[in-house]
Amino acid sequence: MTQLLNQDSVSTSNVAALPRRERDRLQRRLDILQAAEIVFSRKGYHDASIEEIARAAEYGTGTVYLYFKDKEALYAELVEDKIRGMVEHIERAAAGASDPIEALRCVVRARMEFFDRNREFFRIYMNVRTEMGRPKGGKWEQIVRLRDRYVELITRLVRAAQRRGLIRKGDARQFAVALTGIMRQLTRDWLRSNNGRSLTDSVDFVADLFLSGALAKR
Amino acid sequence: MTQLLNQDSVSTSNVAALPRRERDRLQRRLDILQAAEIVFSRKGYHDASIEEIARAAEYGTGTVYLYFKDKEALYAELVEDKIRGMVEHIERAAAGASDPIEALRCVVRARMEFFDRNREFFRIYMNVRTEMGRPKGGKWEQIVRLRDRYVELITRLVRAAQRRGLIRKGDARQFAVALTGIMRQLTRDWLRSNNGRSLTDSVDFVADLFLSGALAKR
Amino acid sequence: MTQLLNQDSVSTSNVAALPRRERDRLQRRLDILQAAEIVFSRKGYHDASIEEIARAAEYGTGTVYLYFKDKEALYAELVEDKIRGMVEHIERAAAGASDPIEALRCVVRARMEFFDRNREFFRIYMNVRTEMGRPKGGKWEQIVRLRDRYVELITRLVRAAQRRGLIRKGDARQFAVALTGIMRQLTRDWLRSNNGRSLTDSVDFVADLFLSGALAKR
Amino acid sequence: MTQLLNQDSVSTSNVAALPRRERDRLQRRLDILQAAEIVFSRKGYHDASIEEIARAAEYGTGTVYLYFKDKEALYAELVEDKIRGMVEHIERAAAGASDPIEALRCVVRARMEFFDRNREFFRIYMNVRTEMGRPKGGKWEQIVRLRDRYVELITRLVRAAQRRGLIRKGDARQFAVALTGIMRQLTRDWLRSNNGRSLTDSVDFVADLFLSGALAKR
DNA sequence: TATGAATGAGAGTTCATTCAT
DNA sequence: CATGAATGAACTCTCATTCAT
Repeated sequence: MTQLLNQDSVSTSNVAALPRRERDRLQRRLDILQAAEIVFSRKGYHDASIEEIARAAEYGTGTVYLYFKDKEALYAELVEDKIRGMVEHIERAAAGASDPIEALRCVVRARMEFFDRNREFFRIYMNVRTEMGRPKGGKWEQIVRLRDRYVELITRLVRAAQRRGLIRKGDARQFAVALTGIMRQLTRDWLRSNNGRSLTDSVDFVADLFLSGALAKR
Repeated sequence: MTQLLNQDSVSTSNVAALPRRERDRLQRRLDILQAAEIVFSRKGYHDASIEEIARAAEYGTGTVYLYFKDKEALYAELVEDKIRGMVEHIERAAAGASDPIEALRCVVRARMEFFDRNREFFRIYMNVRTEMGRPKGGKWEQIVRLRDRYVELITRLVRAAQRRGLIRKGDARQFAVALTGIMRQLTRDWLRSNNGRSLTDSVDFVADLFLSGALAKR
Repeated sequence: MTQLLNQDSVSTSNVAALPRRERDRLQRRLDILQAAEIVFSRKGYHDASIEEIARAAEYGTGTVYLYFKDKEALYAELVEDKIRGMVEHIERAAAGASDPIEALRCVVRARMEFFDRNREFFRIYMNVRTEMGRPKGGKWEQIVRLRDRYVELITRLVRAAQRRGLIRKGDARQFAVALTGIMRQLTRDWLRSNNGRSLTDSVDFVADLFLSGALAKR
Repeated sequence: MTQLLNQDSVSTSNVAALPRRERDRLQRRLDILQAAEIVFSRKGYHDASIEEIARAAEYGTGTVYLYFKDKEALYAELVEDKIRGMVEHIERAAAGASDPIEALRCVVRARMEFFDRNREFFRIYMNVRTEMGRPKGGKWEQIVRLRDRYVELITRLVRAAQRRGLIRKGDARQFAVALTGIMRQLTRDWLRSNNGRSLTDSVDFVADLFLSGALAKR
């Protein structure tokens, strides 16, 4: 419960190398973000109160507003951090692969691992869009861009595989979207069922289904 | 914007055959549900106010409460109606097919058609789970059961196809979940992109991907 | 439970002798008053709704407004009727007595009897003053006048007794007020304790205490 | 209008001796209670709005809810404070007396003094029971217990006097109830008449009537 | 005349946000 | 900087009253 913003989150990195003032400031931001993650995860956006988040982070209510413009900005920041963490985790995983098909398998594995490790964050991620009325600042665009980066990574891999004749012709992006859909729905189902299994166990199922389809081998 | 609750909604049926009193009552319920659909679609559950819904339906605020216990009940009713409409539409479509594979294609087609016709409802459907803190009444269980009926229909078709050797072995339910995921994500993408194309155009893509996979024919 | 507005209520009398239209009208008024008594008794002024009263009287909501200007007027009418019933009951009782002391005993007995028979009405009577924000019409003055009539009856009896040397000198009205206070508080206590005893059992206690005081005979 | 919650209220005591934080908090509570007393006294429970009370206390609406759970709790607190103030005032008065009869006179005097000083509170006190639908918390029981303490004090005094042969035999509690009834009704009358006289002037009348009765000395 | 569906003003309550300390 | 008490706009929901039928 305490370590929800772990290595997958980017904000933490390099904090140590900054001047003290700056470092303290970032640390407090992080404290609040971590508390926010826990509270938002438990209650959802609307039912979480700033007061509760501040209390969970062991700060005063007003302090939150020194680091985040408003509730929405805090939420958006949190979501952005998380998604960035996921995307970078996936990108790192893909970078190590030698061919597009293997890379796709790595992406699936990395994606599933990330959710395995961030189960609590799941509800936030799955409901980003409607929980609030579109953050006013540019934050929303940033988040969308991050998501796109993820889809585009897959799209590029699909395209590369298509060039090598490993994936049949067709709209590469559509393939990518479909693949993310499979993962997403399995994740959703996994979260709901609440049984002990790990999401990572489904990696092969996902990759096989995506690559070979459901058709029986004749 | 006006025809959101169309033939896909079950409540509308047979209204004409009832005694006048009852018919009027149902009509007003429907007016309010339609207005609610529009407003909830635009603003989400929390940001929609009863006042605004009433106004949109051209009724007074209090009138809404003559037909629905509270905001939550109105929302739940709306969601249930819609999902029931979808599930029944899909079940009808599947019933007409002669073999499981064709049935699956019919299901995909019916599903996509439904979303094509209910674009505005999309956001509600996609975010049913977290918008509110679980309706107290049994409504929620009903909604979950409806969703399950849909997944189970597909699961049964997959299983039937497996028995005939048309789909390879494996957890039938997992196949079903994956298929819904593909559709869902394409729908999501379609909604976002906002281009003129119809979701129904993706039917073959979905079915082919699901059945044959993305692998290039050797 | 059904016969709360019984012989103690004056409205009922002579209904039979009127032209039909007028008689029907009075009958409906009475129906509503009886229903109102039950509902107000059970719920108090604020928590009783016109809808519920109408329903209890087996009329439509709107019908109530054909007979009473508003909720307040209905309540005031009811209270007035009841108090008038009590006052007249008491006056009749006093009229039969041959001397002031006996008359006072009769008054006490009649008063207690009335409450015994109208237990349900008690809460209304005891809280007339503050349950609503002073009826605008002259109704309030009428009610106050009725109450005064009751106090003045006792005052006159006290004064008569004083003239005959049966009651010591002093402000007759103050004696009267004190006597009503004794009765009222015993009634209050009786209602609260809810034991089977009858209020009428206290008649002698009240009269003796009032007349002879609590002092032990030397 | 300003000094309604005076020395008779217990909450006020010792405020000065507390740490500043706590003291401020109590002070604000008191501000609100005082405003509530005025507004409730003028309008009764239902017609008084939190908004109006807050405004009268020169606070924002929400502030009231920082100090009281809800309207009911505010009202109950106020009533309890007041009644506790009265009961303790009376108990102190009784403690100083040397014999039961004198103690009863002291009780009557203290009781009348309290009402003289808290005229505005009168309507609240007189209508505690029905104004609201029974506070949920244990508050109501506390209030009832306070009232009982008051009646029981008198009952004990009556009993003591009976043992000494100063009051004749009989249900001591009934005597006590009767005595409170006399005071209560005189108070009621005094409030209504609105003449300049003081309630305390009636102390002897009450005590004499209760002890010696109204009967003329033969 | 009787009805009861519709109304909307107004209530209690919450909570994101501010700001004096 | 950090605080958390104070704020008040905005919400949901109720119900006395009206009025078309």
